[in-house]
Amino acid sequence: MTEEQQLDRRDWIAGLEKGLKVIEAFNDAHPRLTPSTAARRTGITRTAARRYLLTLEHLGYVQTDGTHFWLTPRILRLGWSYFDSAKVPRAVQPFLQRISMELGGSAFFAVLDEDEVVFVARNGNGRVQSLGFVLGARIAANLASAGIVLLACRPPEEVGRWLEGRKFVPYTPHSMTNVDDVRAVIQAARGNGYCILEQQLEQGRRGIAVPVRTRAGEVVGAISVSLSIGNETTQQALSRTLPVLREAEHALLALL
Amino acid sequence: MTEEQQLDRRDWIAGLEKGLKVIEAFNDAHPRLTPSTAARRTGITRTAARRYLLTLEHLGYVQTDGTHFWLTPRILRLGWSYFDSAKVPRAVQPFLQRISMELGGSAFFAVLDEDEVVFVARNGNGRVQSLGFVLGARIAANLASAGIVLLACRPPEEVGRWLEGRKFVPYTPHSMTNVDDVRAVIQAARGNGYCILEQQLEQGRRGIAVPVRTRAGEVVGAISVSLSIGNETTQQALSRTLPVLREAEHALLALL
DNA sequence: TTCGATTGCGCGACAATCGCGCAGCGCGCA
DNA sequence: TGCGCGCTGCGCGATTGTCGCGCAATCGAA
Repeated sequence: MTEEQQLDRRDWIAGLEKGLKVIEAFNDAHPRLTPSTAARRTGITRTAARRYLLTLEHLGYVQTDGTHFWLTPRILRLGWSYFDSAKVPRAVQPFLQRISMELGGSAFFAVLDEDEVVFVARNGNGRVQSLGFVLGARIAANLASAGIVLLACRPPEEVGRWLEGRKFVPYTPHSMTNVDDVRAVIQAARGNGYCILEQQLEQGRRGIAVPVRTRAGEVVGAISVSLSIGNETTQQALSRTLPVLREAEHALLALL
Repeated sequence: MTEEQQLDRRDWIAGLEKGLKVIEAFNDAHPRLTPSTAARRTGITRTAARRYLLTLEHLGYVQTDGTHFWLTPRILRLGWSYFDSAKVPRAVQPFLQRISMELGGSAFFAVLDEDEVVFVARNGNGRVQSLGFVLGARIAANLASAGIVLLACRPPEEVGRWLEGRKFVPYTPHSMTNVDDVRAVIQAARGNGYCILEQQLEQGRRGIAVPVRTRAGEVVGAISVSLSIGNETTQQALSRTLPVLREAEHALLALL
């Protein structure tokens, strides 16, 4: 999104970038990779891809049967380093717990990463979490109330560029696919200081989110709550949930 | 644990190992690193550590204020590659859901990574999850029923070596610290095909675990359930939970 | 069998990575 | 105040680690 200054050329470790690319080349559609397929997916040479896979295998991050390679849970140690070191997600945890208890839904803490919103903390009696909303999950920012409210905190011109020529893949029949609709929602969130989204990601559910700031005014993430719509009106849901979220927002302001 | 053959010398990407080491150098006690501290913690040169941090920053995996560096949620994409590609954790998810509903606790799916047990799937109305039992969490294998039952599936001589000279750090006053106690529990699990552990990790809680195998007999992980002890006896808990776990075990056998 | 695409591996060459060493800076203590 | 320790970024020359070509063997489908 933001274009960093080119590169320092001599302070650049090519091997690290390629290795991480190889790790990220594994996904749902490609749970097992051969050196050739890994090379195609990462854009590096077959010989090189093989070397990286062999190195990862030696380190215990992947396993192999000789030709195919697949990731091992060792990979999770990397993400764990983040959860272990990131203080904000842990600071908000008790607040999420109280929110989900008081409001009867799942509460999340989310941050923005490029054009995706990443859920880094959560608490809730996830009855309907069959798909497993795991930590570290990420979706396009426009599909979650937390994503919208975080976008609303960025400089408007940056968001403008972000919206340019973006394709929105709908998750439900109600998902916004129009740029103008998304822009309007972001502007509303910017004015209100909260965002409410209904049935964008999942049918019959609505999400309400508020930003979380430090005393210095820096936005560090957003708290959101996911509720079953039932036969509660939008207004009813708002007046019931917003005070609770706002209270957490202010309490967090004091200790961040 | 298992010593792999030395190394292929020419198929070895040193930069990748160092980069991953740098990422894992971040943790609770060291949420922010300077080049010097990172160098000390990883055993590489200060100059090199700085290069790796700069590279990671350019890739978006870390951020910096100029001197200190800290991890960004981008790191979670790596662990996500695992969750995305690992089919077994997703296959067991619906079973975990049913188990936790039927038994009224939290259900987990765990695998072994060296001497730790890693929880890679979970489902449960985690009332008491204040500390946040997040996915990817890992603890010493002897502290969780899933860990014991997985150890029991390994070759006995390997487990024997594993136990040699191991230090057990207690989590509760009931945690086993004696090698012989742990060995006995593992042997019992090997004989019974399940493991029950009480108050090893958390006061007032017990865990019961069974291994999960493919039709080929390969052990791919363990299903465990964590229950509040209340005033239920061990026998009562076993006769209530084991049939449910066993049913899941067999159902999974059919589709793995 | 034959074909096409895969695999592992050796090799020579280049450049990417290395760590030393310098100079500047911030901070704590005498 | 001023000394001094430990940190910082950075330039440089050397070497070693990484590159990708090209070969031969292998696999699987037609």
